[in-house]
Amino acid sequence: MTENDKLTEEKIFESATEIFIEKGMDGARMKDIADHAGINKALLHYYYRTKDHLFNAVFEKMAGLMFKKFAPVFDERLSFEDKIKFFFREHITFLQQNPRLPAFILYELSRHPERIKKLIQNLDVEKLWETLEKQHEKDLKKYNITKENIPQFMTSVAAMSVFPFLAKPIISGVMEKIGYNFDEYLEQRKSYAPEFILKAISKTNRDELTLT
Amino acid sequence: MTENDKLTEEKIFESATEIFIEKGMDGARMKDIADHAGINKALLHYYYRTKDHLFNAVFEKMAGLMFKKFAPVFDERLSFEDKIKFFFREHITFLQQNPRLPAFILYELSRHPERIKKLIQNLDVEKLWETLEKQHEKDLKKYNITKENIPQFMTSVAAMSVFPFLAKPIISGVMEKIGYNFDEYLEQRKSYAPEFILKAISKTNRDELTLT
DNA sequence: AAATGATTTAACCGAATGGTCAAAATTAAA
DNA sequence: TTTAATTTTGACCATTCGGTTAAATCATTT
Repeated sequence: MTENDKLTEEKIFESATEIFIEKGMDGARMKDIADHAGINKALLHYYYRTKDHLFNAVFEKMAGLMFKKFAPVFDERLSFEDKIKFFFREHITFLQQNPRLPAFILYELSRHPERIKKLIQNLDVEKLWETLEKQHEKDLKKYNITKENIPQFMTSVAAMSVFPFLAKPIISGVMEKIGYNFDEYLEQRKSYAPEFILKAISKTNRDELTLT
Repeated sequence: MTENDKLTEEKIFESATEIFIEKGMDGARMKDIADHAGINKALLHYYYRTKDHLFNAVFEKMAGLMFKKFAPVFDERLSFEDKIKFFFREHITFLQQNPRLPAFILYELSRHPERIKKLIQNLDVEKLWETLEKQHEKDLKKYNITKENIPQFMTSVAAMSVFPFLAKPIISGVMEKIGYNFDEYLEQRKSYAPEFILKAISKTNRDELTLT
């Protein structure tokens, strides 16, 4: 199947995805999307009535894709520790292939927070917690992860994986100055992050044990 | 000094800051900024020639402000552990007062990565590292922070503090569903984050010590 | 108070933008 | 092969946007 065989609607959607992710809703131009898809501007409005419609289609698809990447963690039949390792390896690899996705999603959400509702309306947090608790009761106790501090824990995990992509220009800008390489940094992070997290939540009394 | 006494240039700059942070470069309208400042649109161009000039002024000021907040850590005469605690308390408090700043800065940087150069041109990373090494030689050894893994460490610290603000709509959206409060979450984080970090970098062998 | 320079405004401009529409081209149905 | 339906296009439209200009207002100096 060549580029020409693709259905027009697909071509439009893919072009829109690329342009929107690169320039954002406000920076994207319908003309650019049409040109990128190699079609007439009016065709965009034939398939997707307005810029808003087209944007929403792209945004919901991409946001769904990104959040779905968190899900397998709950399904995989792995030990708690391996799930953490599995998550960082898979998630960072996914983001390496879509490095601008997090900035796009989070920025558009911060501009229009209402959008979050549709994305999480089918998410039953209580149920998810119960499942996790059944599956890893011992680990949760071992690591002292309670219902009360799970938001702290979850956001720390997400932060460790997503932040490098959100701050990529800064990080690679600074690293360039000292001859480091951003891609190597990302590869390292796939193992650094899970070790970091697991150590951070271990019950070990830090003060007693760090006298070298 | 009332609102009317403020110099026009100040009023413009402050209004521009607010509008740009809220809507971004592409979403902001010169008309909105003028209205917000209570002046004629042409005055914007009288003081700042173009939208780009105005934006750059705002962006550089705000980016500088945000990055400066990382600096005191190096100066304060505190133990290594207290510096970490100090940092999170101060930085999160600062971001609580400017919650949209990180998304603004990081998004505009990801759209125009060239901008980073001007921001870090005067930053001597090598020197900074040497200073840190002299000041905390023992701690760096104790926590196994080397020149090689310092990017991993630094980005992890930054991530723990900044990410909650970048992902605020998601976090507070999810937390709302289970009756949690985002502001409480942030207060907690001021102490959760430094403990998390310090435990994560301690040399303790995790496997030996987590049998409860 | 006249003159000078700085500040502010209303009116205007050209380019770009999202969107429409009727006609043309293509495809599917009869 | 005709007819009907669908897809694609070029030309067009109203509005918005960043920016300009000349005149008006205000403050300062002489």
